[in-house]
Amino acid sequence: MPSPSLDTIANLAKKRGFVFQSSEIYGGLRSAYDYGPLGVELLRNVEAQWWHSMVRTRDNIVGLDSAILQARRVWVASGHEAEFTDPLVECTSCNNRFRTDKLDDPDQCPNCGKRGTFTEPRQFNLLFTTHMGPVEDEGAKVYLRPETAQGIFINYENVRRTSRLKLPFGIAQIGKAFRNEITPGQFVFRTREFEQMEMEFFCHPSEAADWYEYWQNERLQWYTDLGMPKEDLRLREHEPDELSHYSAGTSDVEFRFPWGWDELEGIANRTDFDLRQHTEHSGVDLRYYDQETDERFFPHVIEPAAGATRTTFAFLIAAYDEEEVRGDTRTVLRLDARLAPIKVAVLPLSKKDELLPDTEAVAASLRSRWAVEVDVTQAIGRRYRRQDEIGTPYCVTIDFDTLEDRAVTIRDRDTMAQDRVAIDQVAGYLAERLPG
RNA sequence: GCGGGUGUAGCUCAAUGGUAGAGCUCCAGCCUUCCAAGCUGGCUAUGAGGGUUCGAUUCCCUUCACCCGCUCCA
Repeated sequence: MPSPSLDTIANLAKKRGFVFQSSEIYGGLRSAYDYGPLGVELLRNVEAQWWHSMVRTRDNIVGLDSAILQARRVWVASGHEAEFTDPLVECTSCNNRFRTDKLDDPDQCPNCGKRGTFTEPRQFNLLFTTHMGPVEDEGAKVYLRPETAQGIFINYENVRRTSRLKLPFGIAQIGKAFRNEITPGQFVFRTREFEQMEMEFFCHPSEAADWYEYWQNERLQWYTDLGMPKEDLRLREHEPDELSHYSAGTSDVEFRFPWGWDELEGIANRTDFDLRQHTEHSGVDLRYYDQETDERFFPHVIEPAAGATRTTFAFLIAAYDEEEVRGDTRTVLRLDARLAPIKVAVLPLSKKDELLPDTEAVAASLRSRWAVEVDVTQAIGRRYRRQDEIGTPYCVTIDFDTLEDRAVTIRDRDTMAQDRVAIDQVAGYLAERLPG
């Protein structure tokens, strides 16, 4: 199955209520998207799987949910206030844009070679600015966090002390981050408000290289375990000149998007940069004391940082499939059942009143365990296709025989095969097949 | 932000300086109906604001959004 086009996925997402343009009734707001009923289920499921894999199933990683608003000095210490502001000039001849500090000759355009065509340098500040309190003066200025990571570093000592964890250990966080990207785009891929899933893994400096290796493999496997095809994923090591200001090595997990390979997650070796910076700026000693070796040192940090929203988007693309069925095209999202927004649809064969009590009863009995949808309108075949299109793994159909034999038909999304199952066996049948 | 392109029902596409149409979708009804069947009926649109004009969806201006490039990252 070749990768579907960006339009195909974006249209499905809008049509079925996964993603809407933000502020649509007012003409829309650039680069902001709202997640509809199915989209929020899918996004939450992706995040739940990440949390399960990173926190719940490990004894040395704990969670955190830090504030979006943090002291401005956090961003001075982290380097963001300095590094996230680029002076840019534009060539008025060829319309290309350049960082002033990276030009060989500040008067010559490296693209078209012309001289004297640059605009005045302009500051591009990627940090979102707002004000704390009702008076908007400089002293009240704060930033919306551009990454969740710093919330972890500034709580490092709080978490270490209260959780009594010893190295190596990690702190994980899922949450919103904000960046005034110069160019947002590709639907929800690059937005100015986005959701991150980050984990900072603290270890002894001598073990950093091994853990860097370890997390690259762990993270790559997480995607394939959830059904993303291996051939659409790869690890790409950054060149030295593309490393962030904090990184001694970064490897990206990339996915084959409709427009080409692009980043889902960066696994970075942040060394002791952050803890050292915060120690210097705050005056609080964030070194780790190892009683066994009587050693005091700054732990090194390996950071797998994933974009939750773009990862959700990637799962949607990877799951998309079309197949010919009796001269008609069946669109089906082959999502892993753990990610599917709706797990079970309960469908009466017809809208006739006599089928509705059993429909409601079966749906009610399943609802406490799974996301269940009931659909009574239009032909049964059409309703199966609707469920296929949103990735529902199973459809339970109540027909006229049900009234006599107290059994229903359960239909599988991927094979379209059907099983006849007694009503009191339905929950057990589904429990065997719906993991997590 | 700069350059280029595009904005008509939920979707795809018509038409017009003078009553905006269709197909699909959706909703309701008929049909004891297992993979988008059929029949009947129904809802819904000129992105927003201003200007020219007797009259603007059409012409002009502004704005907003989207697409392609430049650039940045999760």
